[in-house]
Amino acid sequence: MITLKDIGDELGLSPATVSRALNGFPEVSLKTRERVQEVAERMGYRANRSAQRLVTGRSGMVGMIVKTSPDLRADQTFMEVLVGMSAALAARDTDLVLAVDQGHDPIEAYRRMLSRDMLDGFILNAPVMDDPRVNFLKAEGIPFVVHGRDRLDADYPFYTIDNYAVAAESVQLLAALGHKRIAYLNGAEPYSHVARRRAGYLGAMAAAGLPVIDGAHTNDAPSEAAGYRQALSLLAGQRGTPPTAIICSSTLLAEGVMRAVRDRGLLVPGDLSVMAHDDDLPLSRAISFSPALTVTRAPLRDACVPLANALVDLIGGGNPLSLQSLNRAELIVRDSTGPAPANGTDPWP
Amino acid sequence: MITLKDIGDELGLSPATVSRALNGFPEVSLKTRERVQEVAERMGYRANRSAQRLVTGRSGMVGMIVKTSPDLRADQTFMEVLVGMSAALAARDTDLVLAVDQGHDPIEAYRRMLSRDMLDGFILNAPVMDDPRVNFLKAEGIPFVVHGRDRLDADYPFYTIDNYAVAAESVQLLAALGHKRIAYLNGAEPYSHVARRRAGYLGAMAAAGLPVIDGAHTNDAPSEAAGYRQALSLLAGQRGTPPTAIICSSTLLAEGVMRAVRDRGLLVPGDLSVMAHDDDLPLSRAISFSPALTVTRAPLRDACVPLANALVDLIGGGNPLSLQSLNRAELIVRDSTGPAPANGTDPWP
DNA sequence: CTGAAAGCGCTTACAG
DNA sequence: CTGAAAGCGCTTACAG
Repeated sequence: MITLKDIGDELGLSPATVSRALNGFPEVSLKTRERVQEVAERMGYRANRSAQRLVTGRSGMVGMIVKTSPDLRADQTFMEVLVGMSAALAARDTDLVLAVDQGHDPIEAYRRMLSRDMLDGFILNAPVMDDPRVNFLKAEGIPFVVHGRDRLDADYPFYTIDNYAVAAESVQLLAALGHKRIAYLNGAEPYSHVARRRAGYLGAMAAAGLPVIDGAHTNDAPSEAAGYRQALSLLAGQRGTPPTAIICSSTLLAEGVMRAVRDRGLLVPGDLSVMAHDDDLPLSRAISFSPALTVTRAPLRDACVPLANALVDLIGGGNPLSLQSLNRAELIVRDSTGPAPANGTDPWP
Repeated sequence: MITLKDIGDELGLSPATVSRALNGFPEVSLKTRERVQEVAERMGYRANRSAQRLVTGRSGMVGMIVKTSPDLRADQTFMEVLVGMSAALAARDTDLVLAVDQGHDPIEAYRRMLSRDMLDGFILNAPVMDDPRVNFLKAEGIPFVVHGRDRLDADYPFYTIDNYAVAAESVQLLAALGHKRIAYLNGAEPYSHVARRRAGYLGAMAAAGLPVIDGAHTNDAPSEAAGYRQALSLLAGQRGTPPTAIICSSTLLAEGVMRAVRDRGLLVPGDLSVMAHDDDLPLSRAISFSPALTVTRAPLRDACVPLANALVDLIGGGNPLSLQSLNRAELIVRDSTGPAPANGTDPWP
């Protein structure tokens, strides 16, 4: 293994100067820096992280806790985030350590992990409203970042999309097409993004003077089957007059909705407009729907690099408030949304 | 943070003795060891891994490469292995570092990872026959263990089940029930476990004097949809006289087979016996099938601890051959298998 | 059985 | 702008 000393010997410099040159200290002369970089490159130098960590007093490791859930979609989203996160952290010389949450107490897993590993910080995902993990880590003074946002006045670094706008813009698009009966199939209630989308739906419906469709959310995890079941129930009029448009909080739900529509012999968008929020997961491609799905789109993987950087910066002493990121999802109009069916041609029995 | 010196000061011992006591060196007196352990416990001592790694010259990190695949089952099995592996390695003070394989050249990802991270070894999974990654790592002299076995004369540490026996015993069970037309729905061809199961199927069928059913494997990744499609094709007689029994290489395939059977108005096991190999993944529970599924069962997660230990032992200088583990799957007979339908009462049109 | 010493590779005040 | 020195916390020959 090549060390700073090896490079220094090659150039007649001390390890200290080589270290400073490689780490971009301003006091090193340009020509020295260039010579050092050239030799380091040529000799294939890679800093010994253990040594760096020992001297800086940081472990170079951050933790993330996997909630074991029998829900496939969770696995999909988790895989996506995991792989992206792990690459983004590697780019900042940081390792990602995983642990499993066995259920029950949500902060127990964090306690255990802290007492076992030396961790510089945590990444949280899928926060619920006023998340107890957030409260715990704040109280302990452990650095963390959140994928999502558990309260509107968050004072920690986060990366999230504007979930209120996601729902509200969907409603506005459909209302502009003349739809009056718009249903929203949401995810499981405790999650804060679900609550925000619900708020966005309610807000936009109220603003448009439209009636909220009861049961416009579900406590199931989003899945094709849940979408199918919910859509059948809506289309059968079990929750009042059937909607002319359904917004889904995920493309998985939309798949089920599409199947229900087909099974009832209806057409999209002629009889029913369907749209969804699209996390752009590899498995459920909105563009390959037939008809192609209108969506609000925000690739989940986009969160990884910003989150990794925010956490490493926070650990390095960055200001939490300047590491917050609230993003807008794209609105992509495709073929699954259209004008509301004319009054009086109600296709439902 | 508590250090060896802190403990030593407390007891009037040198850090060296404390280190030896904690690490189980035989020359430390029993009473000293006990006092040290008691104080270390009380003070909440945790060794600084960076320091340990620096002095031992090991990074304490092992690598694993995720093949990105649009296939859900891969995600499921991967999640299962990942989470288990990560816990099992943690118990040996080792971190798991992930990287993503972008496709094309299978060893490129390993090259990149080796040049970027300082890794003590690798865990490989899902080997293909004569796997190029195995050849590469052997040539480079990098320690690795394999979940599975890419060749019968493997000289590296591995953990695998006897996949030949998995298939052969399934055939034997069904043959003993009088079945003569037994089909095998296998996974994608390149994988070595698939090839071994195919060999087991062929061997047992030949031994029983039964005709192999053509197309008894599929190149698709195992999925409910693939099982459905394959079963329909078999039951429709598109591959000769329909089978009276179908063995599936995964419970996912079996789900599809069951659906196909229902759609054709047939009964399990009256008209068709169905069995599968069961990795015991959380999502596809053989016991909840209706009727409950007869399986060969070998929980995927059982591999994690042995594999983690084998790798850490190998890195520590263990003998590869003594770290190999070939295991037998359980045979669990439930309600989806029964006597072959009597001749002449062929239920198929 | 225990201790003093050296050293792993790096960073960073402190001098110059 | 550069170097010599100290030190991060641990392990392990080497002495006793």
